[in-house]
Amino acid sequence: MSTARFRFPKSARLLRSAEYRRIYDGGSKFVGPLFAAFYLRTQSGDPARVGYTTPRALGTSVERNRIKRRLREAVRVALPSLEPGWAIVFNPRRAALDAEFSRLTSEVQRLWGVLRARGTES
RNA sequence: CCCGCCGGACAGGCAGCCGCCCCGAUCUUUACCGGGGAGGAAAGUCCGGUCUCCACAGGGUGGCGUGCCGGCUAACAGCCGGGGGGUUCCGCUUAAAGCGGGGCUCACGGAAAGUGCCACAGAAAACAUACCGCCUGAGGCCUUGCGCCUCAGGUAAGGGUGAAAAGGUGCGGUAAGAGCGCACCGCGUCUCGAGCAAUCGGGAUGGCAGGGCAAACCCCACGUGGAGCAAGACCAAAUAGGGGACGAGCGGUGACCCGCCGCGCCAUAUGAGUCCCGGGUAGGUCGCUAGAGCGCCGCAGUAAUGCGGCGUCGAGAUGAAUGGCUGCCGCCCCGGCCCUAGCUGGGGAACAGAAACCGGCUUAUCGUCCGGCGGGCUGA
RNA sequence: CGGGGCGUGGCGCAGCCCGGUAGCGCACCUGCCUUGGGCGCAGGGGGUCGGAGGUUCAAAUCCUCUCGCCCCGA
Repeated sequence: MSTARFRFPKSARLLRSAEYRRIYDGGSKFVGPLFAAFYLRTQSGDPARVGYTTPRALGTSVERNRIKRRLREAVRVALPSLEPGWAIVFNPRRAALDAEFSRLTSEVQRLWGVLRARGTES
């Protein structure tokens, strides 16, 4: 397995407030115990793009950063098995702060499964 | 050795794999290599500055801030040193006071510039006051006494109220009293000495002016323009406006009618299209990290701090990097193996994340170590 | 980065400016009324005034620090 498949450059991230707005308005919602996720099918040629939002209600800046970094690492490892063309925004819950890392990755895989099912029916 | 208070330092270390942000080299297509990557509080945003833009002749007033004295500093509400007050401890001494030393602590200018407030209680709460008392005199009453009642006056010793009642203690004095007189203490004024000063010490003198609150209004002295890196500078789409230039199609009409083609004419309304100019949004670039910098040494100073020399470069993001998973060693706690040493099993490691940059303050913080002060126990 | 507001019985609020008694409504408890309940009437209990320190004789109130929540502007 090539190391390049595990990278997580800026081209794979959402960097504009307008992009978040579009996904919230036109996307669908996935709900899990550790996070909620909004996803939207974009141009199928584009690479998959991911964003995270950690509002103040989640805790202090240290806790918010920790939640985002753990979730980002879980997504990074799972990124090669995600089909291109999806844009996803994660809304983590406070439970993601000290949940087992393996639970985070399995939750991400569960979301990937939902996306694969939606991709084949459309 | 243990406990408490105060001050200071540190904030586990070394590797492996996979990632993220910035810089540089190779390459210029993927990629790959090297270097760097959170804190003592980065926090709260309570102060002060650097920097940027706006405003601005000078002065005054107002507002706001500061407030014992001296020093440090770019500046400060910070720091250092000193003075004074409060509180506590130790030693000496005493009738009580007092003297000396140490710790902690204080928003510590002015109450004889003016205004205001001081509940309840109390006679009276601020140009003081006579309620109960005490004393003197006059009158009256009888149960004749160190008596009682009334009136006139003297009095701040005593009682009582209060947070606070016009110096305190003692002696003298007096009808009873009173700084009325005296001694000591306190206070005011004058003066001498020490100190840059706050202030301290001594002497003379006045029988004593005067309640508290200015974190009530206020007065005095000093300081103070406003906003903030989303400051500010530059580049600049798409769309819709603004200014200007070029510009001619469509349309209408006419030669018998209709269709098509061509041509002529008409007038200015609509005004396509192209180009230029200007403002400016999205977006981008700069500001943006070498600075009152950090480390060591020397000198000056009680210290804060300053000066000099040498060395060194240690984040710069913008949906916002500094992470994930492991191993070994070290630290702390609990348990086991014969006590110690040692071995071994399990658990724990805080508060917290840069956003232009510095100097402070305040708050949060598992523990370990160092220094100072105080207390307790034990041993020599 | 800058500015503003609010924490007072279980709930919603006065009192704070100008310091001395913490009050109002709903809710709660007891009694009366009623066959019983509700309504009504009478009486009653309950508050570290977000926390700490200070000023003062005295602090919910004044001052300083601090915690939490909410709302604006660029």
